[in-house]
Amino acid sequence: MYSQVREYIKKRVLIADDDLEKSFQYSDVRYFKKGEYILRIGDYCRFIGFLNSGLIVNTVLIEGKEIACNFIFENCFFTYTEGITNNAPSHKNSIALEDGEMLVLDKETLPLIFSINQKFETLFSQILAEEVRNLLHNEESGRTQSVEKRYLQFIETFPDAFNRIPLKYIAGYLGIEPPSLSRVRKRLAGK
Amino acid sequence: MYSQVREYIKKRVLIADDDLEKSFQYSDVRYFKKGEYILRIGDYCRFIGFLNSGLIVNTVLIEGKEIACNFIFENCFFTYTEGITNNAPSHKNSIALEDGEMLVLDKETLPLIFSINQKFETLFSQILAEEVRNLLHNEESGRTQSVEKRYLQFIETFPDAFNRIPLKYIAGYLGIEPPSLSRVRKRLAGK
DNA sequence: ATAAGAAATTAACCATGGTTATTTTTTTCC
DNA sequence: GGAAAAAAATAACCATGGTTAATTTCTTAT
Repeated sequence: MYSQVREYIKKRVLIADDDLEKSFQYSDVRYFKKGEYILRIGDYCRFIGFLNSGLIVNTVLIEGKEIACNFIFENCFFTYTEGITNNAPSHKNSIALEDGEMLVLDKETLPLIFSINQKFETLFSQILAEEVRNLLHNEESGRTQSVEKRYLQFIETFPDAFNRIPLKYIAGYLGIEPPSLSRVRKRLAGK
Repeated sequence: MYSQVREYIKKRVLIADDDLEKSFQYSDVRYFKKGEYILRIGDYCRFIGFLNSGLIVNTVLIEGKEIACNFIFENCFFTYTEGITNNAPSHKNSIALEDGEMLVLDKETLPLIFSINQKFETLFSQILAEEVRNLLHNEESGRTQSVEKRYLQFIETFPDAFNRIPLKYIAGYLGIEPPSLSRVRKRLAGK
């Protein structure tokens, strides 16, 4: 149950085992089913989650269309960052693409966790910084790379995950329509 | 000479006048001419500048084309952030669009300035955070807004500056070609 | 196992914006 | 002030990708 998050944290910061186990006591488990809306636009996200299994897509509404903006894989933390740091309602939907299991920590207990060990706060900052880096990287590649390259890059970055994601989400993520992604795939298949 | 930067800083942090003046002693002035390359791709940026006057465009090379990625106006700090924080060569050109005057601070003296007054470091972080916020905002609007809306937004945000920028740079900034921007402008003129 | 539904592909049509070249306007500089 | 250069607008053509609808393939559930 905790082995994955234990490994995740130990890779990033040095925290005494006791403190780790203590923090786990404040956590809860939540199971979700494929297709379930874990968070809806307008909801207040009250937790920080760690995905033990499953796959989540975040979507935004653009001109009535639901467009994927990122994916969260197992062994990653998951939350609505803007909501955690300044209590804003989500402007994203978070939809489960598979059944899954998630450890959740109520955001109210966060200060408590930080008080157990200062390093938990360091970890938290690290996760935020990682998110910002990803955002900037995506922005950069969205501006400078062709759709074809970005599709290939996507497959390469998530070789095990991309065939678990419906193509319509990948299309939206790349900023194109499903028929257009089909054309790209057809072109690539000919090589 | 220092009145503008003095005002800029005082708006953001509380620093004793003595400390401010002390820091200015480490600065230098640099004048540049319209069309001058202040920084070239591959250069190492060794300074932090404050634009007293003039207008600078940053460009990146995408498939051989020089595309504007942002503009720096008077009364703003100017540097190559990635280079200041981790000593990387610039992957942007910085070109003066007008004659101008810039206060410059060698990046090596930065620790010295910080040692005069801790608040200088706070100011530095603030400027960085502001840059990140702008980047995220641009990324968001680039993904969700039409070219037309973004053009109008650009004019509105920089009403005094947009007619000092050649349209070819604005076109690149919006991700389109000059003829296409012409079409947009024609369409808008009809309203 | 099969029917119903969802996802992906394909096809045909069309609009938008890139490209290139030409003309007009503006700016620069002697 | 006028010639040369640069920038912007315009026009014509074309390619790419959006749209819609039809078809095929794949999933899901009973």
